[in-house]
Parts: sequence; structure tokens; C-alpha cells
Amino acid sequence: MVESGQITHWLIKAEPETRIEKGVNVRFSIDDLERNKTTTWEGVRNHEAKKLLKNEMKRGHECLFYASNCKVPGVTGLARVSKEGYPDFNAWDPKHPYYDPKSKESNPTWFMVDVEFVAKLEHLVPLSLLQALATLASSSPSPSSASSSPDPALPTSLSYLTPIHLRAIASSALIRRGRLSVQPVEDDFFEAVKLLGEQGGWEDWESAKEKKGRKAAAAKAGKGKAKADDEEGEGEKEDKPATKPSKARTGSRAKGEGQAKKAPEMEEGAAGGASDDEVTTGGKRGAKTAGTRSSKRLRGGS
DNA sequence: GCCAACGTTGGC
DNA sequence: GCCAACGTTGGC
Repeated sequence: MVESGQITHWLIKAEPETRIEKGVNVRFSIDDLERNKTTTWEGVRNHEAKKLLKNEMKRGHECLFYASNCKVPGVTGLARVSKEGYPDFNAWDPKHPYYDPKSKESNPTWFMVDVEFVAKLEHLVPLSLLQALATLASSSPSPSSASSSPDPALPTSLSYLTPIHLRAIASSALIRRGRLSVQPVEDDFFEAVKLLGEQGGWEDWESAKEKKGRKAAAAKAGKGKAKADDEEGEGEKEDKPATKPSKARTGSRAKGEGQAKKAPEMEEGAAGGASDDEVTTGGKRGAKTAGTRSSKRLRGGS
């Protein structure tokens, strides 16, 4: 497993598309972070992630900013820890979507960090690409023998990736676990994603690979349903970060029952209203969301 | 919108 | 302490 003790890089998830949580639009994208410069990474209601926020993430550590629950999930930018773990005070506010009655000021249950904007990646690095690379890595020969030469299955345009990078991708929590909203990442994983985001070069290669990736995913998941063999490659374009607010999985619950505290830039007025409190962010939630619901059930990563 | 994976709850 | 029901995440 990963020794978090030596980890200095992280992957943090947020949802770039509008989604209403108890009247609050929880959408938060790399563009929002760029605008705000810095933000509180609040709302994580998962004990494993909490532990990382509270104890492991240190000032200066760099993070991959991951966009989930959107059209093209993937890494859209880079951020840096600017303030180390401190109590998530939103948990104490009954009106806040992330309120958790079990957390007390005298003994906080949840923690958060602040992160600051570092950069947007020129090429969004899609999850599908990382999955494809992971597949490739796991099918390649021994690491040691391959370490000095590029993997034959890699297009030359991606020759900047080493077998070390590929193995780091294959063993990453993002690929293997998926659901944790704050994940430790190995230095090699961080470097690989950063290179991909800055240099691109998989456009032609990935479309071919995409089917493979999906098929594998379908096979893995699909015990019965193989929706597979779709020929439609919807082309994963890595071109630009998804910024547009729009669909989202609907405000399934709470559609505006309260006033939304719009994200600072709120241009879509999806939530209408808005009284904003001092929260400087749209709210990231990647991990879960729970708030009051957390008292009923919250999902957590192991 | 669907649904697989997986965590949590709660009955027993 | 087991395990079925249930809820959430999040890719597709």
C-alpha cells in the first residue's frame, strides 16, 4: 500500500458541473479556483480522506485537481496546499449543507485544508486515458527490463512517459479504488499526469485505445451487461476543461429550497438566489456530501 | 438516467 | 459479529 508518510502529492476531486446540494450549488472547477486563487477544501465527510486532510497534507504539497461527475472526468489542473489541516467549521453550521451535528467545536470531527491555484493543464487528462495507460502498463513485461526503453505499445508522441510512469498510473488509487475524494499519489503518478497535461500527444492514439479501455471497464463491471462494442467513439477530447455549467445530475434533492450561496462567479444563476455567506468557494465535495445526511449514512472509503 | 462498486447501518 | 438492506459515488 501507499505509505502516506512519504507522500507529498495528492489528487483532490471536485465537480465542475452544477449540482444543488441542500439549496447550494456545489459545483467547483479549476476555473473557479483560478478566479478565487485559493479556497477551503471543505465538505469532505469521509474518515479516510479526513485523516489525510488533518495529518498528511502539508503546506507546499502539490495536488492534481480532478473533475468528477461530468462529461469528461479527468485531471484539469494543479493546486497547492496553502494551509494545513484545521477544523471544517461548516460542520457546525446547521444551515450549511455540510452540517454534521456530531462535530463539535471542542472536538471537531471533520477537517479541511486550503489550496491555492497553481495552473490549468493545457490538455485535460481524461480518466479514460489513464485507464488505457494502466491497462497497457499491466500487460507490459517486467519493469526492470523495460525501464530503459519506451514501451512498444506507446505512440512515439508519448515517449516522454517511462515504464515507471505507467506503473505508477496502474497502481494509483484513482485507477484501483476510484472513489476516494482525496487520494495520495506517488511522485511518478503526479509527474506523469503533469507531463500528459502539458504535452498532450495522445489524441490519435487514444481514440483507438478508448474502445479497449471501455471494453475492459465494461467487462470488469459488467457481469452481465456488456454494453460494449460501441463503435461510436465519442472522442474524448482533451482540449478544454469542461467549464460550462449545465446539466449535472440534477439537483435531485433539494432544488433550491434554501437560498443558494452561489459560487463567486455565478453566471448561470442556476440556483437562483443567493445569499452568500463567507464561504469563498462553491464547495467541493467530492467525497461525499453529506451534511445532515451523513448522520444517516455516509459513505466512506474504507 | 442507469447501474456497479462499495461503505454504512442495523436486525438478528 | 455476521450479513442483508440501503445509500452514495461516480463512470458511462
